[in-house]
Amino acid sequence: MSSRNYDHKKIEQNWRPKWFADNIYKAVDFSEKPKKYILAELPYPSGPYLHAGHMMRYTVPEIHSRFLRMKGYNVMFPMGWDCFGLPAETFAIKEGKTPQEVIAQAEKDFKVAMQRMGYAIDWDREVNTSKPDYYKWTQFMFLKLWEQGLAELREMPVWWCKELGVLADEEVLAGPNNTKVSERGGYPVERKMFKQWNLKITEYADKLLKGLDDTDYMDSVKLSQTNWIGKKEGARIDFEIEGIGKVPAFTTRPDTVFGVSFVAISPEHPLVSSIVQKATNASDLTAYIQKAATLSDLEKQQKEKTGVEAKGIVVKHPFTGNDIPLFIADYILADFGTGFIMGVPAHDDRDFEFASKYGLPIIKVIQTPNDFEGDLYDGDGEVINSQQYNGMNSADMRTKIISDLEQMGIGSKEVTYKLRDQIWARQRYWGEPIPLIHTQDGDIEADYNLPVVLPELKEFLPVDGQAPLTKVPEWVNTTDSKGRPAKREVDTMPTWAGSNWYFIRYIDPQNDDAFADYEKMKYWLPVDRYFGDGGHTTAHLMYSRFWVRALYEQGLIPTPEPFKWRMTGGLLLGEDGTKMSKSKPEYSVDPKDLLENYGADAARMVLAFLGPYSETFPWNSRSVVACYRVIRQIYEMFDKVSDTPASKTQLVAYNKLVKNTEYMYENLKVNTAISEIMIFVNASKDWDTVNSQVWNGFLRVIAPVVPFVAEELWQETHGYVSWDAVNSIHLQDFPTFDEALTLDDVIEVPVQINGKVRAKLSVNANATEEQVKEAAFANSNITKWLDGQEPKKVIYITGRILNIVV
RNA sequence: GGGCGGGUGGCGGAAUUGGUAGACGCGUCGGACUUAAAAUCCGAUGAGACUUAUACUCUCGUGAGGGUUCGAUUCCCUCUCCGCCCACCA
Repeated sequence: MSSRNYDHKKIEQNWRPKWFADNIYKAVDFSEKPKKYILAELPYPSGPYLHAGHMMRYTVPEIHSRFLRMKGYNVMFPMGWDCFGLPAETFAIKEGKTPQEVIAQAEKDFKVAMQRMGYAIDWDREVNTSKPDYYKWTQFMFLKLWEQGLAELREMPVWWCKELGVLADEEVLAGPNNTKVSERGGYPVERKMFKQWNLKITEYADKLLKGLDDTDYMDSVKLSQTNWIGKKEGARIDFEIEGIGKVPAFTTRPDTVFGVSFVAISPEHPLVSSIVQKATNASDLTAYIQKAATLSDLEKQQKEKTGVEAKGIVVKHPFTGNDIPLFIADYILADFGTGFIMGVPAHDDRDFEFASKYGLPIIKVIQTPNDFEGDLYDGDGEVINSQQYNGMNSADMRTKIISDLEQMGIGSKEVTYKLRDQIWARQRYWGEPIPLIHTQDGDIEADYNLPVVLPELKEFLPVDGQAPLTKVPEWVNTTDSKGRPAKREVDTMPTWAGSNWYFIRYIDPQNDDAFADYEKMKYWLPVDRYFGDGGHTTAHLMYSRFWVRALYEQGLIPTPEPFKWRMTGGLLLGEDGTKMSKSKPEYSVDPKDLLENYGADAARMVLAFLGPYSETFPWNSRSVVACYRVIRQIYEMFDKVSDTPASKTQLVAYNKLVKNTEYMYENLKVNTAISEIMIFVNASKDWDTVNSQVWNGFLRVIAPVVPFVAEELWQETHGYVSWDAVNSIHLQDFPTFDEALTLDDVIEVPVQINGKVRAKLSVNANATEEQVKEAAFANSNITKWLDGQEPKKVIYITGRILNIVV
């Protein structure tokens, strides 16, 4: 038994207040040390307490940040609260309180939980996105974008519910008799045109694509950004609709234009109304358009493709001059390309499906490969049935026809993107007010008197589909720059707003004159490592990059790319391997129990040990016991510390430990770093004494993982009688190692014959190739297997393996 | 449908990037301690064969099949299953 007992509560209560009172994890502006900005996505307090998923997301990045501090970096590891938006609002509704009330409480509780976990956070930099001194700058930045014409009021089709306002596609369900109802409350929902603020991120599509080259994101992250932008090169081809005019179609395959057997237009296309007027079957068309308006995007794609021909409308093929039928079809998306397509059934599967259904001609214009079966071919090949282009390769024709189209003035080279502009308005209460004013002339003015403070409301739910702020006349009614009565914008910003730039506010959180000092931003940006949720790898990352780039171009931020590097964390599953969720609390891990029964160090250790950071894996309640046990064994090791010189075995074990853990902490393989610690602890059981220098280094190796225990033992080892921050183990250097001492004196070299291990030799670590071969051929099992045969070849990989080929 | 990951013991996962597959941990089995249990500590533990048994030794083994190589969990091809994200994107 150890003379000291591991009492996690006592230790934690002893050191925690000292660390945070002296802010030992302070990130120093303009320090001469090289900086490392380590960022983990800030939580949104949507529940009463930090949950196990949060702990998963923060523990490994935090261990990494501690390691870097011990390697001599000036580390910033900040934390804040993303408070605006639906999660907090929903939480407030559930609690029967206002968002302000639940946020104030959750912020406190979350902070306490993080401090209990011992997270090495510089709390002087804490931010809360819903505080006026923060969102003042969110509003400021928005106005900067608005000044540049990047924010625009735009009319667009939305799901509209009288009770709830605008709803997202997934919030709308099918009701009885082809009606639509809201997911929450079951209120009737209709499709309606609605004016909303949009941010023109699409203007930055190319820059955001190219900007990826300046980052070291993991390939999977870069790829998801690239796919989200979805750059497509193709052509615009104009089709003449008689009596209406030229309508452009976008296609990536202009080489198939001679295969066009119909054209189709989205029911939401602006020209549809004039088409209906001119058509001879207007009532059929109107009925179809109305029906299409009630379908959600999901329903449209699940059902068979449909459309109605606009009879009496003449469309001429731009090359052949033939008449081609025009359809209104809801598989044509209004917001991709031009909302109008040329139908080439022979070479596009969607057009094929549509043409088959309506008996339209399928004109083959590209020769299919010999071994190809079927009517639909979307590859390249020899061009046929295409007049002067016959015989060309379709890939060459694409280039040729684009220049021909340009000469003829009926088309051009065109690039299109999948990326959509961002809807920047919610008809909700709990968000940043958009700091704009509508004048009585219908103009829009900025309100530079920031912050435009969100009024405190007891009743904050939308009523009659109106944004809640509409009901606060004393807030809405204001005056414009000329002193005339005017009205404030009542929509608020979406959840993305605050999280677009929170990492910049950490740099200078108290600044009243700017969102952050430019020189400080120059010192800290870009973020060196950004850890976060897989679900945020596309949208959040993209929007934040856009926001920063747009402000960079105005000279307000020194770097075009906010994040140098990005890694996605996995999820913690329940013990039975199922996803943890609120509906299945029996499988979830209660952080309070964990901290109470095993302490922060064991909790940290087990969360980092169960698996690699980027993977999803199940919780194991036995593993936390194992980690707790290791900590106790470390205490027992302390009893053996003496000045007795370390044995060679001990020195090798120690130097290996330092070497391996250094590599693993650096490369975020904390699960295996903990294995190395366990190996060392196990080995120490065979030693009568542990040399004090070795012990000293060992404590510094474990400090990033188990900060409380490490501090306790470090302070006791050094006999410090009173607390002084400079003596904290967490401000010491990570130990160094001696490469020569990472090797054992005697190593085992396996000997293979034709790739199969037939013997294992114990040889001196610095044995020469000749000595190893000699030993191998002297081995009885080897001679037995060789059976007198002459080796054809002998391959020796130094210190690793000897392979004899016969 | 598209994209991205992944498939290794009973389980979570290792494998220095082409060099002894299964580190470390859980579980299981055996032992110590205990009146007993829990806790703790020590040992064994991929499957199979040979052997009375141990040791020795051998065979098979990283989703399936094939290939490259002295040597493949790792590289290449075909197939298959699972997870995540996006999804009528012209």
